[in-house]
Amino acid sequence: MIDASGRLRAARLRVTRRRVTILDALTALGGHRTADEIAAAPAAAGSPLPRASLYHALAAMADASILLVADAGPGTARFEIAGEWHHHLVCRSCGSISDVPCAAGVRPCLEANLPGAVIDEAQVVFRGLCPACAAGVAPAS
Amino acid sequence: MIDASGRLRAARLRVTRRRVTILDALTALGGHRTADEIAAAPAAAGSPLPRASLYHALAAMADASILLVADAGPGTARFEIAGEWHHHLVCRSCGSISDVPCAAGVRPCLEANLPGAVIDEAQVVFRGLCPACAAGVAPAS
DNA sequence: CTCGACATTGGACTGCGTCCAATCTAGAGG
DNA sequence: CCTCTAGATTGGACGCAGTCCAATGTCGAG
Repeated sequence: MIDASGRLRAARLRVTRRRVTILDALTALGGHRTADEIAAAPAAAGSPLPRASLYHALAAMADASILLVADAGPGTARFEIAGEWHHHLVCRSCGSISDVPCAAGVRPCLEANLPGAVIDEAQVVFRGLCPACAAGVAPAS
Repeated sequence: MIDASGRLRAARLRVTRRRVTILDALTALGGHRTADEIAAAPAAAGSPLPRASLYHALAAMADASILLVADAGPGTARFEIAGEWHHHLVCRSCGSISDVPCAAGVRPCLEANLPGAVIDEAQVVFRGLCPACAAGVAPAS
């Protein structure tokens, strides 16, 4: 995987310090992260990341498909580095989000039988119990 | 379809005025609605519905599977009457949400190949252009 | 180096959803 | 029909995600 500035350049986005910071932070964290989690690292390192900048940059990068928004039900938005296409399992017990490999591996992996619609992405949200909660007997007590 | 109190009784929930009001409002509106949209009708009719009650009742009914939460990306939660299982198409241009019939028609309609996980629901979020936007040429300009 | 287009920033604001403890009520049992 | 209790409702306020705007800073092309 090429580095942050390379990815930005490839997407024809201007390479700015903020965007590199955000991409690096998200890459380091891995997985699907909330805006706050992404902002935490730079903040701890002494250069707090203004909300407006964060959201603006995230939107621009999501727009360019460098990032994508993980569907996991309503609530806080979660971002992840665009990579292997996959889906998510939201645990009803612990609330954790696990990645679920996609059989097809390409977008869109499913077609909607809606005449006239143009689908470019199909993301599946699985709900149930994650392996850990399914194994450990009583979930919540 | 049986009426609100019947549905509540069938789910072994206590039949209270609030819940009936909410179910009726959502049934009348149809589709996937935000909490505000659900509260609007009773409010206009002179009996405003307190936020806390609304959310509490919605949570209880969603828990009992009388209602379900429609996945349509992060943001405001949308509720709908549990009925025929289906998915959603979120239009990238106009933001509208359309129902997409589910081939299987039963939950869960897809399996996740995640060893050990217990899936009870698989909801697909399609993204792209709704028929209207796909037809009307330029989406946003 | 210069310049224009575009990105960043601060600060405040909107609005969803949650929390808590007091009060009320559905519905079972007598 | 009356009583009783678990569970539902309520009000009010809080926390937090995400947005907006206009001024300023910076990338990168020429």
